[in-house]
Amino acid sequence: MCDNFDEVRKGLLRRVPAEGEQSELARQLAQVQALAAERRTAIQEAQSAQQARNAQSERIAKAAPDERKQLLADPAFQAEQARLKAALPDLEARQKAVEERMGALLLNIPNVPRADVPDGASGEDNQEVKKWGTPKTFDFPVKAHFEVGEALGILDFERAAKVSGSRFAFLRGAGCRLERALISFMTDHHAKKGDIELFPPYLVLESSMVGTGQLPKFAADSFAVSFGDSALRLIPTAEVPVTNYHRDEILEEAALPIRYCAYSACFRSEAGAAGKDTRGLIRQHQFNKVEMVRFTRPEDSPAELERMTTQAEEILEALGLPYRRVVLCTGDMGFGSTKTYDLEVWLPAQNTYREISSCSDFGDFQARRMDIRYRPAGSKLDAKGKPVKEKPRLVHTLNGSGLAVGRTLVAILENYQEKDGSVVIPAALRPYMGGLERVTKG
RNA sequence: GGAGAGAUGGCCGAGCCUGGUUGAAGGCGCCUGACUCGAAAUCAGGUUUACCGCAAGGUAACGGGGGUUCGAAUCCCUCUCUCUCCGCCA
Repeated sequence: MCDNFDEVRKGLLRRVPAEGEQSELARQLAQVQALAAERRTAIQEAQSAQQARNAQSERIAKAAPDERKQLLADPAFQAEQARLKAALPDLEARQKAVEERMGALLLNIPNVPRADVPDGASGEDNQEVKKWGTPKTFDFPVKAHFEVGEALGILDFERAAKVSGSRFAFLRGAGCRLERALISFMTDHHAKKGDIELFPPYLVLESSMVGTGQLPKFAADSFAVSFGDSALRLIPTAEVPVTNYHRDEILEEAALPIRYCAYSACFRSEAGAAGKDTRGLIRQHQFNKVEMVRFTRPEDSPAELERMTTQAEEILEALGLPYRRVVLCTGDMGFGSTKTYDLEVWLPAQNTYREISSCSDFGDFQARRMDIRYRPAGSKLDAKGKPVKEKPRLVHTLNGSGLAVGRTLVAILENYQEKDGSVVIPAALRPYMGGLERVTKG
């Protein structure tokens, strides 16, 4: 970042078109630059003091026993020792303080959008890049998924509210089976494509949340669970445990790209979304999701984003659900993302496309926070024929939903509803439903 | 939950009692070279990371944090994690 500060600033400021926010970000960036200079000075001063101390110790270490006694008794020597002893802790503390301040500041600065991401302030400015399928026309009034589901007795929101409060649901009977079928169908699809399946922990250390970028800035969006003196977080997505899987590791280049898929429940407090999507399964505190996570070489991540997004689209296509792909504008992108595609599925009752997957390339943003690198596999030789050892480089990380299971259930209930209130099960799911072709009341 | 034992480089493993050129013996693995038609074997050399510096070079790190000391892998405190036995549990 310090190497081409102006470029980074220019890119970052594309995220916040509004004047007020922009100056706030600009102010933070200026602060970082000042701290970087301060840090350099602090390091140099601390190091020269350490060097002096080491030189003193070395003199003693090398001295013969009787010389050693003399040296230790020497007033000049003692004075130098005393001086260093007084100065060193301060210098070291100062260096540490500057580095901590800088680190804390950097954790609150978002990632730089890629050049091919459109400018924009909000979701309004996202651009559709692809459309698949034709929304079905219905010769009867379409019902919302929660009406369909409640009528069939496969969704129960009332009892969920009694038991857990708002934004929870019970699935029941065939609804459970459908949910499980979707999870199996999706993970099988990814596994067939070569992804390694992981089943992650649902509770993670807060440091893991910092690694993927949910903390420290977005603490209100996730649930904290107190645990002894510390706290764990309920994962808002499998991205968190699965990306942190390789934290503090140096991977072999030959092993890249690494592709994982993981089913997990997800927990979100959605504190800022009160009043939105209050009915139905769209926005819940707990939902199921199958997630894809990738680790690539830096040069491979743009192509991997395309590949991963396509892999998610294949599921929608297999289920026969019309969707479109949009590229998010600078103002609508997530905090750590360099580029994000959303997949939006057609919901007849809302007469619109709604997000069902989000696929992002994080560049080295998360890798830097988690210290995930790879060692370039160079057996390159220098002029003398000696092998050149290349330094480890940060990987790029990507992740995407493949797909949000609850919203997929919503899409099926709405798109496959029949006049008599039953719901046809997409052919691709029937093998997972014991051959069941249709959900009917009863 | 109770009792005990541990955590050292890519891996195994010394060093800790008795603090001092120990970024760390030895082995394995890996890389380069020699020998070979080639390979194996053998021999020689190399093989952590981050930061500061144009460079020469320097600084830090032996699970994390703190302390003692002129000086800590080594002594003390504390936290985390792992293992063994007992209890409990899905």
